[in-house]
Amino acid sequence: MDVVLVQSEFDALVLDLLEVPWPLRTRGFFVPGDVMERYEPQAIEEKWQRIWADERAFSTPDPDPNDPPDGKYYMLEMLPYPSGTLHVGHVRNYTQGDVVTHFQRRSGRYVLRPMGYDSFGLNAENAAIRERRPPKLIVEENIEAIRAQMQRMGWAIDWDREIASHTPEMYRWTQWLFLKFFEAGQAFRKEAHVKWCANDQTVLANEQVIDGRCERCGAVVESKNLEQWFFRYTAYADELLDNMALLDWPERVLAMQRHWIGRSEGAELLFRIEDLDIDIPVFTTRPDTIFGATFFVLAPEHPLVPKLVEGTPHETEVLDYVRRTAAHTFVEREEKEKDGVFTGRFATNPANEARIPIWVADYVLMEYGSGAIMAVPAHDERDYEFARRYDLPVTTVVVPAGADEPPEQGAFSEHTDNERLVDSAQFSGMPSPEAKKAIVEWLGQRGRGRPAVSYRLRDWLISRQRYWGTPIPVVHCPSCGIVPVPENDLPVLLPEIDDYTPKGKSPLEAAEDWIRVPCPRCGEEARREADTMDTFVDSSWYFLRYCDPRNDSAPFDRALIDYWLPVDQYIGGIEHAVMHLLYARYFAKVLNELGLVGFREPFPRLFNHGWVHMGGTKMSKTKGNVVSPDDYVRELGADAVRLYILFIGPADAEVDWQDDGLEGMTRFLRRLWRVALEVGELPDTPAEGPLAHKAHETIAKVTDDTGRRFAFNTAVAAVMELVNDISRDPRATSARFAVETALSLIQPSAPHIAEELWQRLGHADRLWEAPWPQVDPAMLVRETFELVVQVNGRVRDRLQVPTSLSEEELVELAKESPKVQAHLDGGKIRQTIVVPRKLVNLVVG
RNA sequence: GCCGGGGUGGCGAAAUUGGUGAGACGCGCCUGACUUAAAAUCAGGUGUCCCCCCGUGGGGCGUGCGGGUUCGAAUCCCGCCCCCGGCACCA
Repeated sequence: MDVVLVQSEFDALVLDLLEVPWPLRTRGFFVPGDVMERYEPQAIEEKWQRIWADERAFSTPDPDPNDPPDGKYYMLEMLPYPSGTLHVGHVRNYTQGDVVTHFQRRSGRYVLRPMGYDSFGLNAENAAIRERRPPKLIVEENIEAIRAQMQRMGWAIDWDREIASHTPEMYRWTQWLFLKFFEAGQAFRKEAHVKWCANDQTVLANEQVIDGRCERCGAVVESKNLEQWFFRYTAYADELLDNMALLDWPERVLAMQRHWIGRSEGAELLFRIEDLDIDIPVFTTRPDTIFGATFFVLAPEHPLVPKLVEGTPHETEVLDYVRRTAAHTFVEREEKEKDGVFTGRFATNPANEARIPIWVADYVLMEYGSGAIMAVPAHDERDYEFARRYDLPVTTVVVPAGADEPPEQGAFSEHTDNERLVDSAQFSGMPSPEAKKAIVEWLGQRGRGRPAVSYRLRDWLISRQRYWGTPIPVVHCPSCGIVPVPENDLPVLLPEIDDYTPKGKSPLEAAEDWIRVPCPRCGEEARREADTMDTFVDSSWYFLRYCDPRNDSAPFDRALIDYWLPVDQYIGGIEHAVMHLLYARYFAKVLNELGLVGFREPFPRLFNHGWVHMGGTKMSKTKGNVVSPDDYVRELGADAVRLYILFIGPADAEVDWQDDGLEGMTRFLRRLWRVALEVGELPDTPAEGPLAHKAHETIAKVTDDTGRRFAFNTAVAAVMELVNDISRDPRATSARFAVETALSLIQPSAPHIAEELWQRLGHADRLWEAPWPQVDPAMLVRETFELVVQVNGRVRDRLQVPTSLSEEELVELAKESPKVQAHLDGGKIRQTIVVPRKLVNLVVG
């Protein structure tokens, strides 16, 4: 015993004689007449973690395929990126998942709760460059450390299913899936403008561009034209949008995806170029304003621009303008004042045959629509500003209901559906929405237009000119062109190289021994594709591999997928709202069409845990403001840290990390420890009395908070309340029952102490395998309740009354109360409102 | 600007379909017990203002601001202010 407990003056005397120094004479856990063992989280936690590991307590063997799937529960959390170790933000994410895992297991479900590592990617590669060590070494060290942290947290993970995307066993199947996508026409090559960071000498993914700047170094991003690999996910734009109705997801995530897809309905209209006999299509959402189109604008990158000005006096000026625009970065182009240049050409407005000038201007983007617009300055802000700048005509063709003129200067672009057309030939007077359809139909009959839909969504660019990723398994052959690597030759192993520094092309280009291969088709000397895949490809299917992680003849067995998928609960951060979640949804649809899976939406239920902030911004390695859980765990134990991270606030709300509340969790655990050991000496009593009632109320509350509401903070608070009640009178009837209930309910949140005390109370079974406690509805019914009596909505008295009373009796009792009488003031009761089991409100007039 | 989410004590928060006494639970703080002392632990108190026969008393006000609906509003409606997040030349 390393701590001496003082319990009497006699003991004090003995301690004095033994010359025990004062600091050791704690009275901390003093219990009259006994010496109680102190709560030592480190010892307890180590003990149970060893047992869980030895018994593979949370491993989930493959199910019997004949089992009906009703009882399964696939609990999935977004896997960590092993660029460092876990911080308290991760702890929050996985502790929430852990609570759900325990709850579902103990509620009788067959739960799959796996873990893995998103171990390819830029962060590890940059660390490799910085530290001059291979990325493989770095991520594998980190994985070791993260696994140790996870085990030290006591999370109920199936360690038999651990995967990491950088292992050949894993990326072999990422490559295999790529080949399937290629065969299906879903993977294809095209030339595209991509985002390029001159400082890092590398292409950036869209998600690595924040406000037009490189996320890491802050350099302004440029545009570069490269031939790249894409996945054709724009083909699924409508389904990705429409299926959102089926998803039980946070509204903000759905909103972000909706916006990202950016479906807008309108029309494609054809404008004829005078003298050249060319038609140029424009996309517009406002075909009703076509009579107000007073000029026509092409994006500087529009392929027809050179042809329009070829050999004309405007050629030099226009091409010069195009060149100058190209030199601008995205940011500069967006921030600069919009300008343009006249091409000398004219287009014909298909509605009124008007001859309108064609301009080239940088406010029109090649990426959206057709890269050309009809400009209607009267009804579009940007067109209006441009018209003002270059003194181009503004013709009003839409006015508000009951007016002849737009209300004010500038562009009138209200969309209240009450607007009417003016000066628009036979469409004048027609309401705007109607006119949209009528005009498109009218132009359609003359072959000058048709309804059209435009999307913001672009195809997914998956090539990366980087080393640390899954090699794209194709070969470039001078005779055969692009040749996929035969399935039997997979994996295409990522070779070890010395120099990872980005040079504007993949570092793999320099691995001559690796890159030179005979063409699989003709045998001639060919070169491997040197680009690797975006790591979002890995994370688009990792959760399928968990179902069958050691399969070496296929990515996974369909029967196992059919059993486990779709995921019952996905938990992760909001930062993946668009990219990862949209990509994974796309993958599911393609895999479904390939016959590999039987579903089209992988994650019917999504929960976003809130970020943990530190110093005003969210905690992340990149920001350098991480707080490690390690010291806290070492000092206070994993249970205290787990409880605190759950208790700190609503699970989906952002919270600031401050550790001053942690102490309270330790106090609670010590109190729990004390009452449990004290109660352990009591005989089992029948569940009755106030404590038993309170215990059942707590079961109801914690069950609902955990299973339905994900309100882990109030679930913990409810158990605290119960333990507080017990500690007020630990010898009360049913105290033992109440303690056992508290242990059972806190087990998902603080599994170590719960297990230890459960055992110490004499239970031979394992609490983590024990059925979730059931509410006895009879125990929720109280014999009396506190009746609130109001007069005119103000509380005037509270009465303890039997639950059995009728409404009439309640009203009678209320009227008899002297306090109520005083406020009735002899007035006549006009109305009585009775809320059963709660209140009576007397309305006097 | 558009979209999404918020605004409750000194602090983190709770109040689940409008049902009451707002502020559970925890932190902090205050008082007391224990101690030579401190820590720890335990017990009690802690929105705010006022009144008195100072008590297990009575009352007013209070959930960003201003209105409204209702017997009753933190919760619903209208108008505003502020904060956070996402998107933003999207034709």
